[in-house]
Amino acid sequence: MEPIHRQPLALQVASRIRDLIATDQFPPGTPLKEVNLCKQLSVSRTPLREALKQLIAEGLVEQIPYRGVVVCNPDQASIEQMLELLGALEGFAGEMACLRATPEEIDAIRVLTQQMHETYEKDERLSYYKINQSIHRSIVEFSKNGELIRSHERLNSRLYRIRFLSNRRTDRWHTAIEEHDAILRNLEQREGLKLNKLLREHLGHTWTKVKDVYDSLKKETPTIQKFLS
Amino acid sequence: MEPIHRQPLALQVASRIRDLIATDQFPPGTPLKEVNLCKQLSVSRTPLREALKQLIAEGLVEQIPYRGVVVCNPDQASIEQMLELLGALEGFAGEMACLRATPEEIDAIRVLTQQMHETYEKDERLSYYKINQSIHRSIVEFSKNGELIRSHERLNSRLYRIRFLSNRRTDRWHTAIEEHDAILRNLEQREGLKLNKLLREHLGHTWTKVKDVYDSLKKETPTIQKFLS
DNA sequence: TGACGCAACATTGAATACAATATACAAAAA
DNA sequence: TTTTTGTATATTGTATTCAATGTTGCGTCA
Repeated sequence: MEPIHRQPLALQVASRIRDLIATDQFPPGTPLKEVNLCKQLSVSRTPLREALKQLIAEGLVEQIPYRGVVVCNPDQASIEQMLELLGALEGFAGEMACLRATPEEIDAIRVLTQQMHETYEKDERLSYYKINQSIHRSIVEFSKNGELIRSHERLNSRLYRIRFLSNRRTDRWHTAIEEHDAILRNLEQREGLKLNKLLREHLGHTWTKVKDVYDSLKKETPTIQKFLS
Repeated sequence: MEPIHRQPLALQVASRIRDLIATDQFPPGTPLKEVNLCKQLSVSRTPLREALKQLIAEGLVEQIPYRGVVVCNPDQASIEQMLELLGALEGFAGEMACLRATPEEIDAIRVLTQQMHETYEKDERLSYYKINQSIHRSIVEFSKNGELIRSHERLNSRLYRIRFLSNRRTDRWHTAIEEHDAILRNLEQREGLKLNKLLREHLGHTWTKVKDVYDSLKKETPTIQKFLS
């Protein structure tokens, strides 16, 4: 029988805060003050602090002793490094997926790629973004390496916000679609090395998109507001 | 001026427990009972619990609600996956190091490789193990990608114990030395792709060594003892 | 004799209380 | 007027207390 999975309060709090950061409700620089957050989430300080400890370990927030916890605001260099690593992870995952993915799993990628085309035709940005995420996540899953999957998941969640914001840009959209076609082709033909290279380049291109958006974003928010929480 | 780096109690506790696990003083399966550990480390439960939360996030220990925290005992499949991922990370790091390492940094690897030869001649296992770790860590550092360095560090720490225990074996020692010579050569000649492949294979070979040791280890400890802590 | 239920104990989960540290502001001295 | 210093306040770090939950063992009943 499948055991019942319990959710200690700290875990629930952690994933709630994770969402709040990903959806930009807690933008970078937001100070996470314990007592205020306690009241807002209706929990006491202990589980909240344990949740924050987890987020610190994940690199989503940073802590300065006796000064509190703030949402990380990674600089350009960090983002570039994170995307570089993400590319390496996905590239390797793709290579393994070529060895280990079942035909049914590859079918699933084919379906998703088709759906991606449709969102492109209809100009549905949000759907496009989500399908894109699905495809990448699926490829990583098909590597059948749990450690790899978890590492990718963690890193990806840290990049979620900035990638989402950079989804506004449309200039590289068509190229991205073509790249996804190539990714699918190489997965179908189980060309591991080529797929690896392709995925790394694909993520590399993401960086050029993100870079511009990052710059313009900084101008939009010249001063860091003092938030309530 | 260099700021003073404070170490909250939870962080100190975390690294202490990390060491205890790595050095096998807390072998896999050891239940980490809060009250006992508190007494042993002379801290109260709160910072201890926060430390444990970190270790959980790192994957070094696992928690079952209302049942406590125990030292992880990864099975063969997990270890294989971890080594596979470690190989991918180091391989990619090597590739980047070929692009970014300074000549002085490559010199450092050369010196370490030479020292490794000496420990081999003198049959000094412990020194060999540490130098080996240094070389791999250095290569990763020379990738100049902080995220990659941290990911590698975390994963490596989880494998520290099992790799240390498998260091007893001597049969693949000579081959490992030769591989390190090849690694150095390809780094010197900045042959990124070849170095990537080499490092991945090198870690792949580690798995065959670890595998045997893992099996014999299981026979040595048939039942999981109930420890004090 | 075996199974069920109840109760006592052990252990973790959560909340609160107290201590240590940092920041901000005001008052005093140069 | 400016700088410095002391004090009040806010915030985090740590300890302790209370509650919830799981486990074990014994006794009773079929």
